[in-house]
Amino acid sequence: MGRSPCCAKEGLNRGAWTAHEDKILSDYIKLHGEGKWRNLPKRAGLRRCGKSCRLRWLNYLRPDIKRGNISSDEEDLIIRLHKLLGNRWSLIAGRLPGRTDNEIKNYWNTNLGKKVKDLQQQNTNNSTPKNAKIAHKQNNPKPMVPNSHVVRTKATKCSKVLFMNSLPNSSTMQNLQNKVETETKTKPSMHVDSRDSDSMSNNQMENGNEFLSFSDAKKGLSTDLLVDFNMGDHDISLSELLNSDFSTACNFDYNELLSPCSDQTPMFSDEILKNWTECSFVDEKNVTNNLHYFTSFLESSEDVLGE
DNA sequence: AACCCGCGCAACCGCCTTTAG
DNA sequence: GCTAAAGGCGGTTGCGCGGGT
Repeated sequence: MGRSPCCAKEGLNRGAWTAHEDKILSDYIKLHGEGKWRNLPKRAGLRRCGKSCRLRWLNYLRPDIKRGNISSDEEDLIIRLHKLLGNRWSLIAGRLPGRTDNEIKNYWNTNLGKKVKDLQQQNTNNSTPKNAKIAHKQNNPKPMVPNSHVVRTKATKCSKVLFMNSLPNSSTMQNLQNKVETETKTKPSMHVDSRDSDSMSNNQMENGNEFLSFSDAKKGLSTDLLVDFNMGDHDISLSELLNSDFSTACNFDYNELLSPCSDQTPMFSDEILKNWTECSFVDEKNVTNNLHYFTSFLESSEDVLGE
């Protein structure tokens, strides 16, 4: 049957948004809230398609957006989540504070996709399946993002992501993590990452939208993984989280959570996936439970999907 | 200085899912 | 239960910018 276009295209502005349009849109949304996108342009006095307004707000104008400089931790998480979830950018974005699905998708397409492809190619070329994998895990506490073969041709973009010349060895990682721990204790609301703080938008800084201050006020719950794990005595850096042996540390057998598929490769149950991706971590009990889910996913994905 | 090329990213497009009547 | 509208999502496009020649 075919859907009718979301709005008449005649007489509508297209392409890049002007500062004036941005102001109109954000003022309107601050006043009336999100939603009713189709009617919004008319009510706000914008000559834009409703979808376009929604996209502009979600991907650019929203106050909790964090721009630029995807940290190595975030990058690592994206890779792992992508391995787990595939191109479900909104789900991946849901676990990265202040990041939009569009941004992650773009970042993947321009950087990580190639990187991972290179890595896979390397693995297939010079590895014997199991031993190589074990050795890799032991020698590389931070498994993903190898020596970055991706050459950033644009010098101006180099500041956005910290690429190490080589993988950090375990002692380097330990030092780094110690530093992270120290810093998170002195600045409990801040998460240490490799970004140059100068590159954060002034607006964000002024609004106090630091890396860890994001929260979904509207829903009244946090969707921020890093916030979720940064809680009181349970402070934990993402690096640690990603590198630790959770099943051991938590005395938790994640295999119990996997759908039994007899002798086949275990598959993730949809229920777990749903639980985890929608988890709110609103109380400590939930945090513990969902941490289990999360760690199970990441650990399992290494084994199940990483072949 | 001018042109070409590649990259990054914002924005668009069209399909799918959810919601409301 | 059905249908259309609205919202959401992932894939793709195209523009602007900077580096290289």
